[in-house]
Amino acid sequence: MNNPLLRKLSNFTRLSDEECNAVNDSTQDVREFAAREDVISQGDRTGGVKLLLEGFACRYKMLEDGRRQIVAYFVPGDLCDLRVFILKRMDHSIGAVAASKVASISPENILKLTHDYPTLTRALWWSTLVEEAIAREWIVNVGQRNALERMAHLFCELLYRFRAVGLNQGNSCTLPLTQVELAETLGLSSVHVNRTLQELRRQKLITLESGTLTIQDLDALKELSFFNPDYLHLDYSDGQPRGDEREGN
Amino acid sequence: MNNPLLRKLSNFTRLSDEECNAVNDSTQDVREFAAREDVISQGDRTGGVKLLLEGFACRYKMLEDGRRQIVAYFVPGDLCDLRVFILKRMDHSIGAVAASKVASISPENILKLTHDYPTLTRALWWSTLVEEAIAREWIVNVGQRNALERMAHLFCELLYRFRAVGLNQGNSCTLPLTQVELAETLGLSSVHVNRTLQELRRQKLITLESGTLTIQDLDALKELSFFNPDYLHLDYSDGQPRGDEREGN
DNA sequence: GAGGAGTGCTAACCCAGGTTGGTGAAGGCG
DNA sequence: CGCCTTCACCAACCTGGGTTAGCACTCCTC
Repeated sequence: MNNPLLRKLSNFTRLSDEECNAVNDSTQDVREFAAREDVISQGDRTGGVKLLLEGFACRYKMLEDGRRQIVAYFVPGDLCDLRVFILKRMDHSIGAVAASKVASISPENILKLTHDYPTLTRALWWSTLVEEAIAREWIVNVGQRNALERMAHLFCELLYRFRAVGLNQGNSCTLPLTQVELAETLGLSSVHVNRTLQELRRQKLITLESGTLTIQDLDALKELSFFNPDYLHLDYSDGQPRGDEREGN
Repeated sequence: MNNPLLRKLSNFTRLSDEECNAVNDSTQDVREFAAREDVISQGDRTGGVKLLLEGFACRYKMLEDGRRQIVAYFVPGDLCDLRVFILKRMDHSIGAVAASKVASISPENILKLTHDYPTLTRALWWSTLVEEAIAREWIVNVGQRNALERMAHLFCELLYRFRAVGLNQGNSCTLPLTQVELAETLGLSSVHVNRTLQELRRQKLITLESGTLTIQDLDALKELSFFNPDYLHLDYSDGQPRGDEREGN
């Protein structure tokens, strides 16, 4: 099971070989994107559903005066909204943060998959419901938490999500974000992101260097940020996800 | 067409009489809620999909230390996520802000409706995609805009949404929110909400008294808050929605 | 009709985080 | 090779918004 989408869905349900094959067959149309390249731009006509296979990407919106807010991250296995093609135009952009491989699934294939395989369909809906839950938690994050809590919460979430697709190495994961991008995610200035990072390092909670995040004290980080993984709806979300089983990919 | 859901969906597509009847038949199980009463509480088992028929409600999350963030508002015609029943437990609460009437649609009825009526199904997906788009815009709102812009943006959005279900009176609408609730929505303190409201009033942009919001200068409010209605995906979103045609409900 | 709760509103003070303007180190490139 | 860009990091200063602590009004309710 090298398809990260299947790996992710396995957190919700067990899929048959036939369903796995159907998914693999639908994700053959793959394109590569360089770091900082847009996968889809705001205003584009909506097309197929995108699936991130490798790399790291984000959803973002720009204000007219140039301010940018990142509203979601995509880790491998993440789909952009299953039914976007119902809308006429994208109201936001999707951009590769690191070099990425993205599969495009046509509306027809989505409709066929969801028509033919009810279990798979439930699993796909689960993944979009989780995506919505994450968006709500991000509102809480920027609305209620201070800088330190916000950043700690984001790091906890990302570790859990990388674990869910087996892309963690223990409490470490690849996180190729600049401090400016972190700032645009957390609604802070890049200067303050720097200050906050230093504080997290000073408290020996994390290290973040050359694109690798290591959480040195997950429990403390969770406590500090009021992190409760329920919103990720991982069936094993009991605080000790199984990601630890398979370190080093 | 007194069902606000049908009124809302008519912004996306034209539904047949049969489809309208099917919707009306499915929304017979109605319960009333008092202001400030929870419709669903965090941790509850997920049940049927809820449809707000009358009143005003919100989705909110609490942090362990008591901080509360409102992450969405429901105006009549809004559904809570079409497929919640796929998840096991609610990761947030839904509460009535004003006295409200809420219909509950069973998972079976949802599956039946979406199975039998493709046009209706598309319309329902449209409404959930819009809801997600609103959540993303709220992240931008708290992440990038300052207090004045934030509040102005919220008021613009609410006017557009009330218009979409015909519940505006020109540029006025019923908005039974306390300043504390506004604060919990915008990620501000109630004191600063008060200051910000006064500033908007001083600039002759809005009035808000005894539960009624009146936007005195919509264009200025939109410009101030960088409001772009595209994310609401109303087909007539050309800046002058048709809500004006039918004033006084 | 007195007490209490909820709400709008205000003033005074304060601090978290923004802003501006840097430095230095690492990498890409002509 | 020097030049340019990008990024992490830092210091000084400033401000938007938080905090605390009130007052006034309305609406309950006993």
